[in-house]
Amino acid sequence: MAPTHTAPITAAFDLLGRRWALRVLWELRDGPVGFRALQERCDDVSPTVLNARLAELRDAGLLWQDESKAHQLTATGRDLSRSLKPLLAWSERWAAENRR
Amino acid sequence: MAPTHTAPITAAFDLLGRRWALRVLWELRDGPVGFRALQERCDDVSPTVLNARLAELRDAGLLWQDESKAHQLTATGRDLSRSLKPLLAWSERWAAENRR
DNA sequence: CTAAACTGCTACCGATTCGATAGCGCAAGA
DNA sequence: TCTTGCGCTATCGAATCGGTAGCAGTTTAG
Repeated sequence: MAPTHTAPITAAFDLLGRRWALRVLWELRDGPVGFRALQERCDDVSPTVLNARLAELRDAGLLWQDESKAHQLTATGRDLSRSLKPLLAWSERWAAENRR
Repeated sequence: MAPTHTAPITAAFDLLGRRWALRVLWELRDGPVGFRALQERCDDVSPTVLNARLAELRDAGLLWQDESKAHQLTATGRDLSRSLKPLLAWSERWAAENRR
């Protein structure tokens, strides 16, 4: 039988496999951040791209804007950023390995 | 004090936040796969991009090619693909939530 | 032995995305 | 009022991506 829907994980990879997508989620993990502050945290990514990523992630239901325009994670977004934690541990092992 | 090195996680995000990078790692999780088969598994991604990603991931020490030219994960790569597992669980919750 | 079929991969090129910069409209503070 | 800071859009050249064609080498079928 042919699949009528793609596996969820491939949709996730498609969304997250864009420049700055993972980083944005990561930088929002500790609470709301304004546009310009977020831009700085993301190595001064251009506002064009940042805004594009924010819109996509918002459409995906991972984040939203409060009254003061600050960007922050939804429950689903927080859930995702939590499931990104093992990646942090891995990256540190990886870096340690590449230091020599 | 100014940081003399970027946090490892941002380097990881930079590497993995490129099209097909996460997907390639994912598709290799169960063992070696040849070039054309890998291409098919990745929704027929163009050979140009696939080869670029493979080279980058190879340079990063996440995968290698055996004598028969098949691509497969290194120990570090397998470690990474394991730390991606929570993402699978999350994506399923996410999909379930978006189904209505 | 020959030829078809398949493999990994490169070349090419138009389409899309990214990145850097400038600056607008608005709100708060001096 | 004048400045300062904010969120964000516009613009445009540069880099990346995506689709197609095809080459060189190996394997398979007859």
